Amino acid sequence: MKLTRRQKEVLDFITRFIEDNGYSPSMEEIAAHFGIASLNAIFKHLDALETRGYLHRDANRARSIQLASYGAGVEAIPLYGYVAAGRPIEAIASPETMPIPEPFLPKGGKGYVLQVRGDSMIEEHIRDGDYVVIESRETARPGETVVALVDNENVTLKKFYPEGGRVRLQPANETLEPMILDAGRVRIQGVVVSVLRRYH
Amino acid sequence: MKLTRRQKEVLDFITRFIEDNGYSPSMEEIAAHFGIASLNAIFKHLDALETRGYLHRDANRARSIQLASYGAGVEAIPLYGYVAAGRPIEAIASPETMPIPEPFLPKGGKGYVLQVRGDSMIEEHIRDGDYVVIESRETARPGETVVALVDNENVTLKKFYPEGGRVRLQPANETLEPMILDAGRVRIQGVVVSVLRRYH
DNA sequence: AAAAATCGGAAACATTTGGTTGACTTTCAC
DNA sequence: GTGAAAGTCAACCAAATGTTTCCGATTTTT
Repeated sequence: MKLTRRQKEVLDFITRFIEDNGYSPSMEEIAAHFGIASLNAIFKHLDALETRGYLHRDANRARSIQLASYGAGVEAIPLYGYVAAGRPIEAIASPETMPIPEPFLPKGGKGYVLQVRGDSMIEEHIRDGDYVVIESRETARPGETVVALVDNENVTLKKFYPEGGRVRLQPANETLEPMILDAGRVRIQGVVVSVLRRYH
Repeated sequence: MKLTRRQKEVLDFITRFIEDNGYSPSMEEIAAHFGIASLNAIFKHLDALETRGYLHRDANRARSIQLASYGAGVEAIPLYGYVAAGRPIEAIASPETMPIPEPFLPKGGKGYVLQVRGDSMIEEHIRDGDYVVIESRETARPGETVVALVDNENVTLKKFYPEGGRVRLQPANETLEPMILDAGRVRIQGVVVSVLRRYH
């Protein structure tokens, strides 16, 4: 949050105003509230808040301020390292973090980031080198892409299908075979909630 | 890593201040809190903390300290709307913004976000509903995925191949035909630099 | 003990932020 | 259409804040 005191005050006022009234304040009302005689001062504050991503306006439209639905919400979550088919997570030397925008974060619970090695999920359009955001949890619905720990040894990224007392871990790649294991040998560590890819 | 006692005190103070107030302290406020008369001392502490990776600042910007563990490099860039094969960008009423982590931002120049409609880039592993970050520029290298404006009318997302005086705009989807056009009819608006996908 | 790093003070300087005034434009209800 | 309400914008100024330099004291390391 890199706002100045004044900018945060203005933002707070707008937030409260919209909550109370259901519509956004005019610039004059904002100015009046702060005892400022100048609309331009407010205008520039709104500009600043807009470029920083805290709100949106329609040009020339009266009372068109909307608070950013994404609230510039960002959280830094740990980047643990690589995950590949059939390999343990290679612990990374200095556990970095990566800032992730709110829309791509897990809705509930904690999360972390892994970088994908290999093309085992290629048919799910997850590529070698992609970053996947994982929601930490121990259960998954059939068909979800999970980080699974097998025999307390190997961590893999696969699609999850329970089959009676067994579990099928299915790569999304024709050329790779599914693993079918007793449920007791598989522990789910998390579920993929989003994918981020950088070209070049 | 190896912070001095003082540096840790300063860092702790900043952390608490941001938690309490929602914005970062000015150097004067930090100095006042420690009973120090020198802004330079604070400045150097901040320098030290920054080079050691505990925080980030924008040069010359008031109250621009951000703790590293928070959203380090994140910028809110406009979310213009949808792009599909052969359709103009549907101008969105009030352009929202979406915060994007620095590693996924264009390295040079401005950027914006579009949401992909349709499966025309599916073989590039860009799916219906994915968000693509676009670097605004007017040239592209062969094979890059570009946002192209055809005849000043239609905007499409395609792979770009110049062929003499012509341009081939190639969907990454077997079932779709490439467009081959005189270079004069095609204007490149930007190049895809990253892809973000949210499941569910 | 010497050298290097760190810490603190004071002042000058540069940039950004916050504010004023006033003219202009757009939107919208009548 | 017309006019009021609301938003846009330029020029200009003041205040707040961040940057830098010069200097000396203190602490840590070698």
